[in-house]
Amino acid sequence: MPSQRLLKTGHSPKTKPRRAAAFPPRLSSGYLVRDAHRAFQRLLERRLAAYGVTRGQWYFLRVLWIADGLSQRELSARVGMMEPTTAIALRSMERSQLIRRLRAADDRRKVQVFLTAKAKRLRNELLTLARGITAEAEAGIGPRDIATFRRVVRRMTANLDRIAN
Amino acid sequence: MPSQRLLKTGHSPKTKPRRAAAFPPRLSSGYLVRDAHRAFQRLLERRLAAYGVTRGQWYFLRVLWIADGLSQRELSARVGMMEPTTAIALRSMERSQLIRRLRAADDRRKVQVFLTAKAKRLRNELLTLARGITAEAEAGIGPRDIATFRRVVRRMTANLDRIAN
DNA sequence: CATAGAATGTTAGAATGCTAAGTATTATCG
DNA sequence: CGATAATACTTAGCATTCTAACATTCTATG
Repeated sequence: MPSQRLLKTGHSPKTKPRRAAAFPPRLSSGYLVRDAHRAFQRLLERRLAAYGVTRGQWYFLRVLWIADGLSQRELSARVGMMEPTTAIALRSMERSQLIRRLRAADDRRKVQVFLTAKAKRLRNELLTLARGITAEAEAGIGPRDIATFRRVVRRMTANLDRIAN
Repeated sequence: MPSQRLLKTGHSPKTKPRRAAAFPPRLSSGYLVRDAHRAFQRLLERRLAAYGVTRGQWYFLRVLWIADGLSQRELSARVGMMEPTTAIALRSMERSQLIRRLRAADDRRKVQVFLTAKAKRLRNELLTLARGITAEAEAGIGPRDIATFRRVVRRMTANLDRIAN
């Protein structure tokens, strides 16, 4: 019969921390980032739903609003996703009449992605929506702290990306 | 034939920003958080793979190492995931011989989750691994900045969680 | 020109996470 | 005590994301 140690966070002042002590999630930057990410996601998804747009589609819309007509490879790079992910997202966008895909005439390997009028019409409203979420997330936090936060997050991402394994 | 504006980041100094201007990702906290999250994930997954543990299993191991014998509902709450997600992760953990599930004698609706010896043996090594990732992510960042970062992320998460829609 | 290799996309299969709708067990209340 | 509620979990179905392996098209080299 296994012992049950419920509701103990492993805070034992007398015992000196072992080599691999509890390492509670609250002290892990990765955990904090994960939590924040899911909070952003949830809100974004819920609000986008009113427009019939999914979060996966949103990332691509955002890039296409700036640079219409990109190839799928270029899109993948800009959005920061692998190509199969892009293929899946674009298929759903085609079904939802947000984009059209045309093989490039000069290089028939390439597929160029173009926004439909419908997608173009969504632009202002959805960008406003996104800015609203950012504003709500940052509410009550001083601009200096926001700046520090951004610098630190970028540095963490760069640190992690630099590591091969 | 649609116009192609490739490689333009929409920086037009003469035009004053419209109501919903480009809002480039670099200025969006949500985007930065997403990027960091995926960098953490990728590295964690790659390192856990050497132990035959997936990232989804990791979150639950981490909680169970502190509080063995929890019910699935309690586990879901602690890990911060929905119950179906928990059910799926636990099924895979059972298959991998990391846990056993036993119906609670006092309340036969509940399923209690217990770590196997194998899972217990992994504890120190995997916690060390996780701390290594945190350390690498935080490399070269001052402790004051780390502290600010944590405070800001937590506040953002709280801000977003508070919003219903 | 033919063929090897590079570039572009796709399919297949797995893992993670969600919501909505089910089943089974226990608790409550008339 | 028996119908109804609430609780605990599962199943089903979708979306997102990855890696690995494939097909197609172009380029370069002999």
